[in-house]
Amino acid sequence: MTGTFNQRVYDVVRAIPAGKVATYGQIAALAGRPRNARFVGFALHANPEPGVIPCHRVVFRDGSLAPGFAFGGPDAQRALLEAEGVRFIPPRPGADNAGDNGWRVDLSQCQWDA
DNA sequence: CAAATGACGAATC
DNA sequence: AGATTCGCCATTT
Repeated sequence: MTGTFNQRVYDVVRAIPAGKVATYGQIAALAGRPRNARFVGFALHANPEPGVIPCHRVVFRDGSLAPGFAFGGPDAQRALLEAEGVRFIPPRPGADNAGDNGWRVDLSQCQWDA
């Protein structure tokens, strides 16, 4: 425990229950820095403890995931979240695909209720 | 040792 | 209402 904001981010992400997802901004707010969603992303990218920090449960405010996901691809993340019970919204004609294949997490139902 | 970079989100003009 | 700018920390080279 280095006692840094970054370390606190890992703790918050690790606390996300299976079947739920949290947004970068939400984690940043829980960590005490509501305007630091950037560093939350960097913190997870650093991912000093792979397998311990469920980065796949952290998604954008839009419900899409980060471009360049490190678990094996956005498809892998969708499978992981879907396996945990997270509901996904399929790409719909008219909606812009963001980051992903167009698949986004239904934050309305599965956003982590801290 | 110092500088640059890095998965975003909200506030403001 | 939309577009743009700012914010802020740690890690790495």
